[in-house]
Amino acid sequence: MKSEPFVYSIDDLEEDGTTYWDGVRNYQARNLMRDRMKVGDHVLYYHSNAKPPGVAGLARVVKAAYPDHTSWDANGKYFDPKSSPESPRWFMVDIAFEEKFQQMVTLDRIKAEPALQEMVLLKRSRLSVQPVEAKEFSLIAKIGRGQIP
DNA sequence: GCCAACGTTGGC
DNA sequence: GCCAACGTTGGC
Repeated sequence: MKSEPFVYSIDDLEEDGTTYWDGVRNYQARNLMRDRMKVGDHVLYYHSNAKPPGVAGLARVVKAAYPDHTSWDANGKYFDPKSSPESPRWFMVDIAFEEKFQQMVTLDRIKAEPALQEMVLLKRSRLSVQPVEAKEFSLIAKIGRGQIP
C-alpha cells in the first residue's frame, strides 16, 4: 500500500496504531482491497513521492473491506456523488502498524534486485494498492531488517 | 516543475 | 463502443 509520507507516513501509523485506508478512488485498487485483502494479511508500507521512495515498513490488515464513508461526505475531498450509503462505490480496510524497517527498502534497491523484477510496483507503478508475492514480501522484509545487505 | 503512463469522462 | 480531452500519479 502506498502513501505519501507527508500525508500519512509509517511514523504516523506507528503513532496511531491503526488507521482506516480512505480515499482509494481507483477500481483496480478498490477491487484488491474488497476482494483480496483479509484480516491478518501483511502489508508492505510504501512511501511514494518521497526522497527516496521505497518500502518503509510493515502493516497488517485488521478489518476487511467496508464502505469508505468519505465518499459521501459532500464537503470532503474524497466526495463522489455517485457513491451513497445505500450503494457505496468505494471501500476501505483498516490496517495496523507492525514494524518500521531498520533501513528503507528503496525503489532503486528493488529495481536492482533480480528476484524483484516481476513486482507489480515495477510493472504498473501507479496503482496505489498492489498484490505482492509471498517471496517478494519475505525478501523485502529481510532487506528492510538488515538480514540481507 | 516536468512529463510519461495511465485511468476516467463524456460527446458522438 | 470509440476515442479525444482531461486529470492524476509519482519518479526524476
